[in-house]
Amino acid sequence: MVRTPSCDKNGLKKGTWTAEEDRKLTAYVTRYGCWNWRQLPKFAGLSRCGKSCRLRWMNYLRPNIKRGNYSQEEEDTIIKLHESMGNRWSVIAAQLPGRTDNEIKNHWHTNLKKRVRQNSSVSNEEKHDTNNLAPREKRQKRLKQPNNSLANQITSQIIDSSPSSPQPCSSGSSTISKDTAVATSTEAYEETSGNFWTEPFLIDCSFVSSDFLEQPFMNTEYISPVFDEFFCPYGLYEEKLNSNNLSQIIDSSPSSPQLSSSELSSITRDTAAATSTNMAADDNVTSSEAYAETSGDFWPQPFSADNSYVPNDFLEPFMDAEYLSPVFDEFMCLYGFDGEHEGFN
DNA sequence: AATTCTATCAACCGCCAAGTC
DNA sequence: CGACTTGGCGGTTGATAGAAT
Repeated sequence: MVRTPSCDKNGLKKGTWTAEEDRKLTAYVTRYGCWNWRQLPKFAGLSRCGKSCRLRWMNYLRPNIKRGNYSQEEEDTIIKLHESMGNRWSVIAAQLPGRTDNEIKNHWHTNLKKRVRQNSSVSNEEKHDTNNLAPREKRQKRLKQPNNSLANQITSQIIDSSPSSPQPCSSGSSTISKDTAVATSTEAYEETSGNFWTEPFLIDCSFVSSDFLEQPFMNTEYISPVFDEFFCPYGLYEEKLNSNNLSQIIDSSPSSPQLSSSELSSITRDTAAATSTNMAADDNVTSSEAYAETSGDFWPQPFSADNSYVPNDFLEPFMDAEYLSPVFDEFMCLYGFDGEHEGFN
């Protein structure tokens, strides 16, 4: 069931994740967020590609993931949705909180597919079976499909029921096409299941107080040093910085680090993501401001702000200094901290 | 007990869309 | 406009556990 660990040509590890790697990844993501999956392994001290880290987190380590034992209701939902929209696993997964698209896909292929075949006529099966097509053709066919029935209904419900109208993106494009809305199922997931960060604590955890969600985020103890590293040189935080003592820390730090174009690119991408996911409709809010306003959800605020919000059994394994990235220490020192990470040990 | 077969599912791979330069 | 980067998606693989022989 697990792959033998091996390395690719770049020396990056492949195959089964070890418990140690899981701890490192979870520790990092819970504390600093997924600000850039490509860069994340380097900062988290992992010899994995970003894609592998993302997959591991999304499909396995993310809190509140349900595993095994599908209920009858869940299976009926999967069958119904698959009948309607085919192999659009991410859209189906958006309707099943706690289930990942990968897991649903596996469950379909190992259990439900057979059951459906037994219970339905061949013609009905062929209606949505795209197995005779090459992968490229399948995808093209899927993307060209008219926005039919249930898939669109679901997407519409997702958008309509979102707490606030999300801003499309930082590019200023104000229209969200049906195709885009349907295709970007991750957005759908976020809208139905809540924000990537707050979702695990909101769905079934009554321990999140309302004032926690409203409390100001811009406090030095909540801010990722990596976040500072990337944003401060570009002035994105000036307004906020003026209102707290972080500005003093930055002012006294060495010269501002330079960003490569790809790094900056990733920031703007994340900015857009944060904006579209979290920001309340406000045409006067720029993407960077939106990011600043929403970063309380984007960064692991719940853990730093007050650990009592989080179940101890989830947190404890990751609150050990040994899982801190060495790079983290470098940044902490850069901004005037002495390596004592208050609240983390 | 040894071997073969089957089911499971974590993880990889290639492709695509969107955004940036 | 094309090249490039990144995140996300669905298809597929392959190691392993357990069942069957």
